[in-house]
Amino acid sequence: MTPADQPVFRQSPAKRARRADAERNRAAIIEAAGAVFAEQGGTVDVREIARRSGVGMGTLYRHFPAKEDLLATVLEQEVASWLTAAHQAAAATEEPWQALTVFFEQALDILARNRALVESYAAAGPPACAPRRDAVMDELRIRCVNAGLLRGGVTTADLVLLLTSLSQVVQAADDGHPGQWHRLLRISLDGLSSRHTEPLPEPTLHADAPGND
Amino acid sequence: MTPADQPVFRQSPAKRARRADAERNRAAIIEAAGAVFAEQGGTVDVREIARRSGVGMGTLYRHFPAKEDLLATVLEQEVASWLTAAHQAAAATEEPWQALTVFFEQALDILARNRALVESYAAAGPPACAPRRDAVMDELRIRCVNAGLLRGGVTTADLVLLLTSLSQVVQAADDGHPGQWHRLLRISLDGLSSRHTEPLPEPTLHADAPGND
Amino acid sequence: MTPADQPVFRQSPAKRARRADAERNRAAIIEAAGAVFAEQGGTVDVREIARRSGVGMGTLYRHFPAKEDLLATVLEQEVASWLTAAHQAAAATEEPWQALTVFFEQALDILARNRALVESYAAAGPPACAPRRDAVMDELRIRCVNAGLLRGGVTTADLVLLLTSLSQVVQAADDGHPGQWHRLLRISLDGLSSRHTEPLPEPTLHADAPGND
Amino acid sequence: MTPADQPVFRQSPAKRARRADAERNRAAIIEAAGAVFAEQGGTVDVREIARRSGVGMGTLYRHFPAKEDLLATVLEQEVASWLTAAHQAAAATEEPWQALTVFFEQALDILARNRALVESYAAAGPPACAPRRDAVMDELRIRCVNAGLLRGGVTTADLVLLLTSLSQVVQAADDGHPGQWHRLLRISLDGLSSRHTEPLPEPTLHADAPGND
DNA sequence: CATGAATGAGGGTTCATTCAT
DNA sequence: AATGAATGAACCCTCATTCAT
Repeated sequence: MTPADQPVFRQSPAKRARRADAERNRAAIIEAAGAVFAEQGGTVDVREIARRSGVGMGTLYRHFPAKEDLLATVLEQEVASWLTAAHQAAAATEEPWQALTVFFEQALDILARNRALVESYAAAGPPACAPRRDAVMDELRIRCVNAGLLRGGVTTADLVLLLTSLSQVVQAADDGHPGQWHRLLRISLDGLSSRHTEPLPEPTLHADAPGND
Repeated sequence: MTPADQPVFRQSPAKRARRADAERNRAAIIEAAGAVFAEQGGTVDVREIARRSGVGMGTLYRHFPAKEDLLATVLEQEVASWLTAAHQAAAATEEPWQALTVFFEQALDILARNRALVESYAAAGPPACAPRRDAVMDELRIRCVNAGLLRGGVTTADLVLLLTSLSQVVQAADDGHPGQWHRLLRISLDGLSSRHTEPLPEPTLHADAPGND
Repeated sequence: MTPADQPVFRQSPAKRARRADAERNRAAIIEAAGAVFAEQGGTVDVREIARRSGVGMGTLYRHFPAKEDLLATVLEQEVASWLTAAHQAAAATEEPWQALTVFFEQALDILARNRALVESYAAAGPPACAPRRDAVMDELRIRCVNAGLLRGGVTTADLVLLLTSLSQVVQAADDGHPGQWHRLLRISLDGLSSRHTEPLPEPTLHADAPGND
Repeated sequence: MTPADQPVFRQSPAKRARRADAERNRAAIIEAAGAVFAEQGGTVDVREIARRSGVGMGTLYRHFPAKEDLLATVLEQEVASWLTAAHQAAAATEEPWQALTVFFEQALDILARNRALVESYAAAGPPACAPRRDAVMDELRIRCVNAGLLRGGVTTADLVLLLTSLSQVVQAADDGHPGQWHRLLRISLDGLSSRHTEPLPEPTLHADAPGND
């Protein structure tokens, strides 16, 4: 009760109190928006998000000046937290190929439950996250290359494209065929193994004819 | 004024003229809708389609009671014509594996130019076409199996899922990296080759797609 | 009942029927908007106009893609009809000075009952109408000059500014003092008479000090 | 911590500090609001004022329960300070007619730089100031009347209306024709001169403004 | 008392669908 | 049967005002 025990932070309590509440609201909005976007995609009515967050429209727009800002924030946060987990999982896995496999499994597991995230991949994903994602995937690739496990000529861009490709399939396939994408993932990853020595088509010369043997 | 010039079918000429006109309108609508949906996806304003078809909104809605009906019709027609071409190409290609490759190349080439078609794949495709598509793909699969080229345990559902997966990537990647999907296709198909003998993950229950015994 | 009596206009009736209805709606919108804008100014809710026109929002926006377009159309139409009447009145009045007086009386009478119109004068008026208005006023000015009634150096721009100036006062003053602006108009017009021979301040050199005698 | 330095009033120091703070806040709000209203008119967002004053919304609304109260206060204060200056200038000017001219020049100069002030004139001005303003203008009028310079029958209400009228024109005309209003002022004042002996139109009943016997 | 976050009733605008002609 | 104008429920966003801290 005496002011003696807060000798250092004089104005902090008030400021922090407000901040805390606002931050709680902001978090609630992000969480609700995350759920709603995941369920219904990026086209949902903003009111639905406000309702689920338990805040008014004004609060929502105070934190995110436009719907798109909210969507971007949510996506970036989700991607960031995914990448953190992915990085840890990769570090914890000795075997390079298994690390790569786990990475894809984990990513697709998340994507399978998030419509907005998948939608964002169709539009090349939230740009801010791409570098970090590419870094994580690059590391996984290098490890496989160094272990002689990865097919020659496979770039990180190829891996990203594979992820994009698979991301779009986890939801469609989950209607009635849950988990079928695991098979497709296995097939694709096998196609990446060093068992295949044939060169891949050049990325720059988009040849319509398939042959390059 | 007298109906003297149509002695046999009294109301037929009018009806027939109507029919012909209606059919021409229907075709115009489908063609315009096809172009518009391909360019802009399934969310375009219906007015745009009416404008490009040269018909009024009423006519459009007489032929297709809802936007979605029009979309479904257009997609089914496009898929049908694709499958016809695909079937012919497959019949004309001796080598089973190349037939499979050509099939995918051709399909993705079409999908790369058609936003609505790609969107439809995210929603499991126009249902009415699935059986025929599955039949065509099943035949390709069987040929590869019989030639000992296809990995054991690969189902037609797997191939469909692969197509779905790749379909989503042909447009996204075409920004800046046109044709990069050719590499991914090659990788995936290689993953399907009989070089790989490891069993694929179980489809986890109820598979509706054609079998693979 | 026989088609003999419409040998010439075959497709016209249908087309014209629709047009007529749409035109009636358009007119209803403009009229309602005119009334509402006049009463409440340019900030009224578009819904209020739709309600008073008896049309839906869509109809309103079909005819006027944006609220501002509607406002501009209404104002231009009102100004145009005013100028037509003003031109006729001017032509019908022999005496140049009385013609000028009548012009101002008429104009201010209209402005006194129209908030939006007055508002538009604060923003230099609907641009499209200015030339015609200036032409009408220029003619009035010339007549007075030729008759030796107008003070030397008075430009049309001065007259326009006078109109603008008085326009803003007809409503404010009408609360409790209806018609008081007639006195001010008389005073201002008297200041324009050739009885005054002192030169007016130069328009380009905006001198803050008043003296130029 | 001890209230030793204010031995007489025990709770005063806090209260007085509060009061001083509150007064400083109030002044800051009024100043910021004055600037903002002058620049952007009365429709500005209240947040803008809070921001420029450096106070929170709550403080602003504590001092002024509604936006309109703030606007009224600001306007009244500005008008009051203007009237003080105007009164001094009038007293310092020997010549009655020049005093009147200077009054208008000064007033319009102020109005030219203050959107909200001009807007308020369209709505008959901040009511609380009218009496004092009328008094100042009445005195100017009387001086001119006594010197035989003013046209017969000109009331203070006429002068007020002239000011109102001109106020609306100083901004509109300043786009491209800065200072053009000086010409209009000259014309109007000339119309007020005793050179004109024709009677003005009757005020049509109930005049609230100071008389002109 | 100050703060500034929260509120929510509108405001302008769009577009799938219906309906009078 | 064709036309395209009409409908109106939503949608995204703003801002004067209130209220918890």
